[in-house]
Amino acid sequence: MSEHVAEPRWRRLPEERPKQILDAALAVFAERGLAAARLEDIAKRAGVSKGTIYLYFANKEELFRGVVRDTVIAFIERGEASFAVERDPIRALDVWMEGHWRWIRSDVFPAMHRLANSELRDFPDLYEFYAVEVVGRAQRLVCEILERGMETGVFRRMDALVAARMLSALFVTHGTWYHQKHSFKSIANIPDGVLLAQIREFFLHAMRPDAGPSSPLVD
Amino acid sequence: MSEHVAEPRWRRLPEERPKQILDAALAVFAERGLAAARLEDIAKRAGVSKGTIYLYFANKEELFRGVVRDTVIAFIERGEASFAVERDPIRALDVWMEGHWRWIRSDVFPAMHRLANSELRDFPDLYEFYAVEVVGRAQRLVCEILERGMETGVFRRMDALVAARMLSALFVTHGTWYHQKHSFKSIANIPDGVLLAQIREFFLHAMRPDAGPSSPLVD
DNA sequence: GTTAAGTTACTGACCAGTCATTAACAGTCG
DNA sequence: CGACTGTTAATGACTGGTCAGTAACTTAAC
Repeated sequence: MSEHVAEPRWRRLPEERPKQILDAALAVFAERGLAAARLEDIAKRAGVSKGTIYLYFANKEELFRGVVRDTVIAFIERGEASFAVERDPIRALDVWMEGHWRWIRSDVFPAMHRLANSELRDFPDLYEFYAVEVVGRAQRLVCEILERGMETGVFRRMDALVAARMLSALFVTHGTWYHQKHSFKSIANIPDGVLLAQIREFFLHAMRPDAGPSSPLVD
Repeated sequence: MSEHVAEPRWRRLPEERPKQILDAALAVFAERGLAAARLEDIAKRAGVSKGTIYLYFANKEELFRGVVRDTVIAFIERGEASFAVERDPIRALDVWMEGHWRWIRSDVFPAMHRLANSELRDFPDLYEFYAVEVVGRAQRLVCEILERGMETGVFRRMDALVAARMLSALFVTHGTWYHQKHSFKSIANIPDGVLLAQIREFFLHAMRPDAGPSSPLVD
């Protein structure tokens, strides 16, 4: 009566392992941080044994590097495309904000941000990669949009890089607060959409042209 | 020829120990984080042995709580006084910004902020303490200044709490970037004063009244 | 039967927390 | 004043638990 050929106790899946492990590792790193993350836990979550991790990653640090690269690169490649075509600066900015807000609210952002602000300092190369490729790149993109808007007169003239930095700052901090609603009571009851709208409204106010001929949309 | 009564190998200083230990602990926690900080290192830095720490603090966690409370409370008590008297809203805001910028640039801020964003999540009570007593309190203060300014017409009318949150966001993010200049190249060459001036200018632009009778200072 | 994927039991390093011991200081008395 | 004593601050060797990394063994798959 016994099912004589039972399921094999495990399978060989060399193609899929790296991704399984990276996903599990991101989750555990996100929730515990680098130092406190146990390879046992990552292994369990990935559905493999600890030893298996070492078949694909030389050590914990390399695994961590893998996670960061994987996550960040995935994020970068996802963005950038959609709003580049949009010509109207304000609409382009809106598209960018929407996308960025989605990223900020994703559960990957707080993990990356937390890591960047604490443990990434022990990995100067990774940190610089993050600063240049994620933060810097986003700021340069916004910069271009803003410069277009200054040309057409919908934004006041100012150092576009500074403005981009300000916008970035508003997003980042609100993002971290958003993910800590339970402690930041002043944010807890505000619906997502409203929070984004507040940032948008504030930023556009700061960027609106000085009094003068009320600039109409161009084109 | 021997100096027969040499220095004693150690001294009894029960009054001074707690502060020595807290100072050393702050330094080590700041540089390594909670989990990675070794009590040995804290002891060495404080000039005592590991066992001594346990005479004054029940365990590592209590020591950590001590550091947070000590640091944060010291910060809170330092502020608040000076600009409360200043009646002119813009000048009051300037005073507040100066003070806050000094705090942001101090070497305690990045430590506290880093801890708050990573390890403090394991201490809900401490985290809430930080959110309410530091961030919340600062925002409420700014809020009052802004409301005064809206009354007198130097600021446009809007939800003052939202505006305070925006200002806070600008400061916090710029603060963390400031302390990571080496990676954020776009900030590296900007003198402190200019950075603060940029934030100030941007915020005041966002808050300036809508076009209309250009509001003169009142009183 | 061979190979490569995967497992598991182990080891060595690290470190929070303990405790038996030591030394500084105060007080007391000859 | 100097010896003697009690008290308690302070020390540091040690313990026990945790966990990254290893290596000898097992099993899937062809």
